[in-house]
Amino acid sequence: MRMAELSTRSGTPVATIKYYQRETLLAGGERSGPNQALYAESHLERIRLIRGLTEVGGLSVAAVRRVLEAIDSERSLPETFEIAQHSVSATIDESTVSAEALARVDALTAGWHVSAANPGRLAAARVVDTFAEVGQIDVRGWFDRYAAAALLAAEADIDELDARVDRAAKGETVVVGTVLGDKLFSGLRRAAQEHIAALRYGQPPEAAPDHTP
Amino acid sequence: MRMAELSTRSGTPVATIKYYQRETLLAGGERSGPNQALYAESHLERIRLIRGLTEVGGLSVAAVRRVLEAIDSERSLPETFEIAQHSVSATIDESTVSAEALARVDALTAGWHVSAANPGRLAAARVVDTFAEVGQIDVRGWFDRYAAAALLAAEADIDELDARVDRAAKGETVVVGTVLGDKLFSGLRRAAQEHIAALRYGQPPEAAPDHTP
DNA sequence: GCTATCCGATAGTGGCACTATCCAGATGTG
DNA sequence: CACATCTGGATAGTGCCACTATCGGATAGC
Repeated sequence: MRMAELSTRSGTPVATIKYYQRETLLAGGERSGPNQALYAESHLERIRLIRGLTEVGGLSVAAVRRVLEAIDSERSLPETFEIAQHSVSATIDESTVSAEALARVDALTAGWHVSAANPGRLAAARVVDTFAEVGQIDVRGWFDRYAAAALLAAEADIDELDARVDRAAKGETVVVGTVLGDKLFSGLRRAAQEHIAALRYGQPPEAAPDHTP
Repeated sequence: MRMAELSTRSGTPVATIKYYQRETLLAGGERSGPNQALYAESHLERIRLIRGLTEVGGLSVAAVRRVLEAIDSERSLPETFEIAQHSVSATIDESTVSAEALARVDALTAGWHVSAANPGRLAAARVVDTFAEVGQIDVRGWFDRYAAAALLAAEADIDELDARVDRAAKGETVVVGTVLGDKLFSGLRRAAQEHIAALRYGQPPEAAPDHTP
């Protein structure tokens, strides 16, 4: 297909597609002349992936470039995981989190095999610090229960990964799962919050859910 | 205290504090002259809250303004929840998600009391759509297991909320918990991913966790 | 008195993700 | 074949956002 079709089928402006090419997120088409090129179905899929990662996943163009490179290269799964994890979360310098918060997180994840450089470990410690800084205290094991929930999700992640066969599919699942998993969870948590709140102090729980406005 | 102390103690540049005042995130100090003002401890706490929400929570200044207004006003808890939820997630038009994805999410949350307008419901549906668009399929109940994890987290959220006594504290807990909860979970999930991956195909599980690089 | 600091207003900066324009050459349509 | 339309590549511009810098006139504190 040519540029115009790629644009309409992906729902992305031509100028934006050209921008992605300049940013090396998207390869050029197969050249059929000095100023002509043809694009394959794979280009369309790649654009959809890029837009999913940016619009829904909230990744920056630079982060998308990193994870795409990880998918395309013949990296091992743990390496791909590491790249995906680093790309979704802002890099946190260990010096910016308190030793107490780090110790708290390490206690939460006691028994887990987590390296010191795991970006999630630092991100969680950062949250623990912030929680304290704004005067909140963990009175009912909020942290611990989140750790339990996270373990559940991570098991689901790896099970899903095991269902993929070839390496390219695994790489893409790692990236997509890491990026979209956060969003899926936060969405479902908001729904669950409304549910639990309604159960405890809101409308009577026997009221049927209303999905038609 | 005066502006200089407010700046040093909060670790925020004077120009930025003035910017927050212009943006009505922070009230002016108590005036002691035509061009002098004194700031209280509450101003310092407010700045810490603002920076926690922006730097760690990733909220925009506009979103911070909305949630602070919700905390300060005498709104009911469900209303505060709604504002906090809308502020953390980008508004999604129902027309941009497919009916199938919406039905899938409603099936995941069957039995929950969730209103049609819940932003999390739409956000989750958006993720389900994107997952399909990039060619991924949910083979091992990934969605369902995330719903279970979300329910666990939401229960922890509401329990934590119940531990607060006065309304102002509850409001702040709603906001902080909603905003930081997402980040805490995503951090812990990354740690858990490394753990489970190591357990399944990585280093031997008997290797002790290494927290000293 | 003198220097450092203050408030408030206004303008400027840098990063980011596009978006628009231009050009010479290619294509397709009647 | 005429001619409007489209193409790839290069370059410049836009809009938004979260600050950041500067200025002028006034005050604080020694």
